[in-house]
Amino acid sequence: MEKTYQPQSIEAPIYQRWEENNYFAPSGNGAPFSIMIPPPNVTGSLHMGHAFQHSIMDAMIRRARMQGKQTLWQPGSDHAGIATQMVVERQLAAQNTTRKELGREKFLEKVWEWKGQSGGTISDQMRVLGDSVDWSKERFTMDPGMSEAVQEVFVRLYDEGIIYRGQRLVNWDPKLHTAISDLEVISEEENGFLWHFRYPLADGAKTADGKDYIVVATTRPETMLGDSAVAVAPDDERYQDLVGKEIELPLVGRKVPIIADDYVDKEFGTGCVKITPAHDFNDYEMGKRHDLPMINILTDDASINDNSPEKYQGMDRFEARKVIVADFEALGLLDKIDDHKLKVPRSERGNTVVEPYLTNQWYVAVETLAKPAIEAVENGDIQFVPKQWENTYFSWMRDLQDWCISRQLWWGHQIPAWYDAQGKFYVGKDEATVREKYSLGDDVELTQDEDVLDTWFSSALWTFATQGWPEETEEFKLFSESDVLVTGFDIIFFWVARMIMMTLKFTDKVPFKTVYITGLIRDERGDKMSKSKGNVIDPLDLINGIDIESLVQKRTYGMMQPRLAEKVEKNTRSAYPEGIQAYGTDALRFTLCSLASGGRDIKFDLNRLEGYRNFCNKIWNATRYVLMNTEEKDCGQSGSDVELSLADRWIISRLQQAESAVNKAYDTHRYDLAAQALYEFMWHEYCDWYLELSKPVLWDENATEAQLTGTRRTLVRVLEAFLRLAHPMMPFLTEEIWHRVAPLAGVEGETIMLASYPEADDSKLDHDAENDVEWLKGVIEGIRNIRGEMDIAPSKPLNILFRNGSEQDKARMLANTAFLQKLAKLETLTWLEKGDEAPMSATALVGDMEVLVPMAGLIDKDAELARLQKEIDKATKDLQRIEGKLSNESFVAKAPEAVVAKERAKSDDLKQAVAKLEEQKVSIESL
RNA sequence: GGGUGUGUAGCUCAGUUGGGAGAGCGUCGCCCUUACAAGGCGAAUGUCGGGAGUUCGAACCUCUCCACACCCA
Repeated sequence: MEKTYQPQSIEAPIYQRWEENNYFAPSGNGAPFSIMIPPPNVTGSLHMGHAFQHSIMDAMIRRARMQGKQTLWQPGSDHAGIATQMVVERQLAAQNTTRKELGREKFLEKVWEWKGQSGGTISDQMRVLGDSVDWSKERFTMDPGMSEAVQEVFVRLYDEGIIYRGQRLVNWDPKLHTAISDLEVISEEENGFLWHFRYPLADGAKTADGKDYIVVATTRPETMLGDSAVAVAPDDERYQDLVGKEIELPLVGRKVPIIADDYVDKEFGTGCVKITPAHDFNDYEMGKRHDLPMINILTDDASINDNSPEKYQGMDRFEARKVIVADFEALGLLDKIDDHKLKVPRSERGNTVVEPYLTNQWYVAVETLAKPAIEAVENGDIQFVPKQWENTYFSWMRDLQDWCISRQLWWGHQIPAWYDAQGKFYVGKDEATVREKYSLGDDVELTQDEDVLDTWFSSALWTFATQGWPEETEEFKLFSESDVLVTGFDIIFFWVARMIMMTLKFTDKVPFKTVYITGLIRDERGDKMSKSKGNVIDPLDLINGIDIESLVQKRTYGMMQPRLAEKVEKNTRSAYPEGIQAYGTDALRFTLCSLASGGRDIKFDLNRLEGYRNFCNKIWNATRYVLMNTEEKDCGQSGSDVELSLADRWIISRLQQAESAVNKAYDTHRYDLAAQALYEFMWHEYCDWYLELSKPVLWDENATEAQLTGTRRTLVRVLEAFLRLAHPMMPFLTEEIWHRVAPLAGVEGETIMLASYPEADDSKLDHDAENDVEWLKGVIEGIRNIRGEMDIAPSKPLNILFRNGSEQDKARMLANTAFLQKLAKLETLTWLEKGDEAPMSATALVGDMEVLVPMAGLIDKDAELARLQKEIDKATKDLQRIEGKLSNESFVAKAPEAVVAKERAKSDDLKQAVAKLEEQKVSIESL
């Protein structure tokens, strides 16, 4: 074996072997266990969040597989309508053409081409990450099977009246020319203005204070072209007399009524609100209540259309805004302009300001779907982890708007609806079916709806459509009700909720029993990783390493603004002056698992990764030690006699506890605790203590063959079990090592992937051994503490005396002399009987027993006094606190007996300790 | 404005039904001891955001205030 752990050389060949041997496919006939991957955007690449989720999913899947379940981890990708179409359109723009120029068919060919080109990136990344997905089952949301399921669902929902077509106000992206759902709109506060316009009252009407106009305030002046009312609060005295009268709309010349509506806030602005039903969601509602005309003043590009005075027609909305404000001013009707912070709705894709726009779209009426979806979570059929997220889910589900599912795009599932020449539409799987279903003769010309469905409409069917639905296939029965969904909280609404609704509706099953919500990975400063900030880390760069120049280039590539690129470069160079080292997949995966504590935000810290890379190296080197001492020697595989040492019995007992801690952590989805338990056991018990304790046995010339075999057997068996225990989180390293270790432990198998997952065996717990080793560690640590504090070189052998010990102490000393000599580097150990003289010594306490390190020639008097004082202070402080408790009558009377007894015992121990330390201090002082 | 979450060692975070404040990284000291310097041994470090309450006892439960983050309107 190499002297240090070199991940690069072991990982790729191992994955290839796993894949070639088809270990990832479901096998056996255990209970089914499945996870459906949240399908990533097919033309994208995996980021840290994916790496995080995949690490957890793979850990779950690998453990389940090792537990003998029939496991399926279903891979696949999503066609990501808008995102993908935008990428390809950008490519076309670079070639000076557009999708319209190409035409729909040619354009789609281009998209498929691009998909073929970039689609492999993600699967390559997944292989590097070690994902044990069943590649033979890989699906794409535009696969024929998926498309069929999408059509089926659409038609059935339409036939049931759940899908309908209607004219509604939608969020319109004027650049992409498509409707988008509420969820795709990001509203953030921006600096803007509140313009106050004077609207002259018609027919000589006057306000209460004698003015011939009223003032309305608006953040979007251009919409005034479509005003169809002015509203005031019904109980607003200022305007009560004006309700029912009219104003004359400036620039337009239309007379519009003044109406009263509860929606109006008297306190905001002037208390008068202009109402533009066709261009504002609130106004739209009010328009419906008051039966106001809906005057659309925009085109698809958000320019002013023909419904407006000629002067403004064809102007862009923002240009029109300027002109209209200027015109108001010229008319003396601009009352004032205030600075104003407002939420500006922007499209998630492309950042364009979104317009509420009146169009015909397809909708899903979600009410009937939502009810069972809420119940499934209420009654526990589906559980969120952490549970907190159920509230988020409920609050959204209980206030659900109908879902606009049509998109004016070309890339996606084209809507299975056909129009005749009169614009009447018919819904069915394909044209022939439609003709038959609606008895339409060949003379009726039909054209299919141009629009496509929202991407989330198809991904909502993911768990069952990937398993062959609507056919009742074997896979469908086994796996479509998956065990866990692992995803981020940002798509609870987009995806999780919609999957639950659709799956319940069409299969009567839940899509998953548990939703495990991960935190969001942020950079080391806590900022969200984003391309524009240039703080994105590619998980592959952590695995393979990257030099600083390549990293800078990668982060600044394709940035629109040179100024940003400069900043990104500067930050990158200061954060990673030397680039990033290659840490390997296992270290990354283990790190990510160790961060999965259920928190919302996770700051990713390279130091943490380095620490776990070192852990991998520790395992590697511990293995080297074990192999050196066991290979080609009898390790008890064939049943020869063995005698177990105290250390052997102890580490076996500790292993059981580690196994139960890890299993419990998995069962409660606490991957951080599982990682911690593995780390703690391997490093601080197996390496720090057990390996050291094995040396005195293995190096003892007088050891019997049974003793040697016993220790060798324990060395390999415990290591082998640990490898299986750790495998789901660090698959490559454990596989690599396991092939050398397993035969020595008498375990056979082609791969650790299919070996059994360790379960604790309580019969192997050994409390006596644990107590004995605790004692042993106490003595060794006491001596080491004196060495450390007194600057006695570790190489200097010591002569130790034990005083005031019990019979049990004496027995333990005699039984463990070899261990003590080796681990504390001792020359002699002397047991003092009562009355025996002891030289002046530094003292460590182990229970009542004193461990004495003679000072002569080694220890300075003052130094020992200082050390003693420190110990005394510490013990005294503890003692005071406990005495305080015990002297409190209520505590003694009301606290449980066991608690009181425990405190009493502690108090006694501390009193004794302080007394002994004081005694020791006095005798040293008297020197 | 409504809601959710977070605040524990210099940093990143654990803390399981309320009962002795922990880990990793970093820091300091000593050591290349035949697995490992990506290491070993030892040490230091906390008003558990502030305040109040419940309780014999609060990092943990209740209230309140402060700071930060996110979601919704």
